[in-house]
Amino acid sequence: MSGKPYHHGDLRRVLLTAAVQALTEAGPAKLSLRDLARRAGVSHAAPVHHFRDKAGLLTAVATEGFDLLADALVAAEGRTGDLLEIGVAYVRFAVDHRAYFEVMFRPELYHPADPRLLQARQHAGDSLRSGLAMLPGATTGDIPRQAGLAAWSIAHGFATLWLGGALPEEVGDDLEAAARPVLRLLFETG
Amino acid sequence: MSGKPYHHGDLRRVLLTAAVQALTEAGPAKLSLRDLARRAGVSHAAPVHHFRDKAGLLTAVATEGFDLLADALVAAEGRTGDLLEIGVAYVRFAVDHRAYFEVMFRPELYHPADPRLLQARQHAGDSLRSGLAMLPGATTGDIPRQAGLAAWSIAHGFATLWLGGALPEEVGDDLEAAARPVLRLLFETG
DNA sequence: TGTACATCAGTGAACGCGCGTTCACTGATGTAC
DNA sequence: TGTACATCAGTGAACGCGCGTTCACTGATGTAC
Repeated sequence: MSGKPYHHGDLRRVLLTAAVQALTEAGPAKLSLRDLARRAGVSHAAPVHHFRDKAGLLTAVATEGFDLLADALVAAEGRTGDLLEIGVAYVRFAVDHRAYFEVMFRPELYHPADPRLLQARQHAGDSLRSGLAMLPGATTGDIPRQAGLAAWSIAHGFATLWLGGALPEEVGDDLEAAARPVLRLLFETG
Repeated sequence: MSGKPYHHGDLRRVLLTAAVQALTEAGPAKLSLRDLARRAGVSHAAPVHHFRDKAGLLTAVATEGFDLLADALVAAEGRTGDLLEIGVAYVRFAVDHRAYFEVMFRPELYHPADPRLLQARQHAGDSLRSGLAMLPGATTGDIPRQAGLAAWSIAHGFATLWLGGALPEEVGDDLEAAARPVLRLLFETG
């Protein structure tokens, strides 16, 4: 009830949320620890206690992002059992969580050898691969591996182009309606 | 023969080359006009006369990048007449000219409405689309358009993942050997 | 239940840095006559 | 061929800014006994 307790209690969480917000607004290039401290209403030196440095904070963002992506892929698989829909979920994740997505695949922004990060990335990778077991010809040999790369590439590429505003106008603004037929060209013939 | 003439004579070109070099070394986030002026051996205010501001310089980089990409795609089409090889050329371009590629698809870095830029981007887009006329079922309807998006997505996605170091180690380090069978899954069944 | 003490999570001042941009200027170039 | 003058492409000093990081500090918390 008192005005401002000396200890925040939840500062790490609040800073991460503020980071996602700031990233959504302005992108990683403009992110600053001082700005996050301001948003959290805390002295500008406080973040150091939770994340050693700026890259440390972005490592936490990327880690959380990979965990969220893994969850989204697992949920899609459980809900639909359809590889195509896992691809759609990937694209959805990228667009709905653009702040996370834009950090996750730019390792130069964070500490890429961080154990928690590696674990989360592995987890997301496993979720993606488990969906590929459904591929019709997924027996042995190199085809499944290549089909996996192809599926990942097409979903990742579509999401990236969409986010960069590179796609032509005719594509429209309904993400899933645009993505599904494109992904289908690969997912149903692989 | 004299030491340093007052006028450089070729500063615009030299600054652009320095920019590509600097981008290759450290990425767009660390690019600074002052650093480029230093590399060019010129006062730090000189770049203003050629590019209004930092975004202006990056607009020029992106424009040149789209022109180079268009050339690469046209060359691949002329050389092989094979859609698959146009895709491979796209991936090659991204990896061999990563500095250009990383700027081109981040419009927040430059002036996206610049006429020269739009023209170059259009040019590159046309080159890509012209290759799609080769697709087996490229007659009418929505399939060609979607096949075009799919082809673009898979090449763009594979290149982006490769550049981000996101692909698993087993993929190896021979770009074309890794990309070709992946692209083939889409390009030969579409 | 009470107390000593280590640890943790904050504060706020200060440091030094590199940056983009502006400004008044100057030297070189090219063009009209 | 010569000259006046506008324009262009540089210089270098100065501005103000926000940043990451460090530092000595302090208040709060939790734990051992």
